[in-house]
Amino acid sequence: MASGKYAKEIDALKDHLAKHQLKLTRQRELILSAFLRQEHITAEAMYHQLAKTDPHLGLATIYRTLNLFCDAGIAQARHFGSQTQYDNVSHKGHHDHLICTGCGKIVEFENCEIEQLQEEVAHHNGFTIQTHRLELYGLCSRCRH
Amino acid sequence: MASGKYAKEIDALKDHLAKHQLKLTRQRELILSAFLRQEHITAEAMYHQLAKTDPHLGLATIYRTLNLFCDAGIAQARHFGSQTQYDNVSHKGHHDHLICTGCGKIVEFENCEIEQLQEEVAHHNGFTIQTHRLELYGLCSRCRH
DNA sequence: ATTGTCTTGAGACGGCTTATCAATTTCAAT
DNA sequence: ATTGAAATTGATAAGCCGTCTCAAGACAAT
Repeated sequence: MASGKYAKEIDALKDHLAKHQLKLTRQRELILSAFLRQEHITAEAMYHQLAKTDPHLGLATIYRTLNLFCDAGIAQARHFGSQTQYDNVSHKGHHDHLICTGCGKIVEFENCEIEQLQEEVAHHNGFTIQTHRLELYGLCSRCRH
Repeated sequence: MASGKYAKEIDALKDHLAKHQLKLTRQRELILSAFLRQEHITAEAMYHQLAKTDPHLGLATIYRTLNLFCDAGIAQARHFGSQTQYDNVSHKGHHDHLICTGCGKIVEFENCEIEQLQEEVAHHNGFTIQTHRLELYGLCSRCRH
């Protein structure tokens, strides 16, 4: 068992590697430790971030490794705009968004009842939720007048 | 004012066109009437569908026109996998999506309780909801095994 | 250290979407 | 109805994102 702040995720990766005859490499450790510091990140952003200290780390390796993390249950891919965001699954405190179509203001909120109902809907349809996205678009009090 | 089944959307388009010095063309009318019959569709799928009756309608025109519909508030783009789904907004608010991250299957659902809670959240923050987007990502019963 | 397997890096490749541009169409003003 | 400026179209080139290829290198078991 690994110890330290990210022990759980490091163990999850090692476990997945062992079960699939994959190897623990310098790059995989490096990318994992960088990834766990983020809430979510794109492959491109991580590429530039790591290029500062490891200029020869290939973009393909970043993609392969982030997809590996998805397989290992450490990350979750989400398509946003034209890019793919890799979400850190261990990060809690999920929040949704209220977006004003007038001034662009964004208010974050969290509602356990809605989350609970989402679970019910998913279960009713035989689904197991991994993540969700809820965005409410409308006018804030200032823009309504 | 247009009359008929899709009067509201046709007026929304004409209104948007008038406000932006854009023109009503044969292609835009054709694509709109085809689009309004769908709940959601990809540009590619619409291209093939319309090619049967209009073989010279270009794919670029489909993309341009569907994006125009998004600007006019008739459609909403949603990214899943490597493709973009264009949702018919006139069905939105009544149909949200359950999306299987394994096989891409999309199940539509509606839940009045969730909608009610959304209204409460919005009101609590001084917002008036115009539209919303709720997507639940997870594994369907088949992909979980 | 040797061996067999897995991984890497660099670039080629492929799918989806947008940009380009000459020809055509729309539409408001004659 | 005709005109003419401006917008639109279709065909295709170009661009972007992500994956695939493959020779060279790294890992782990012996």
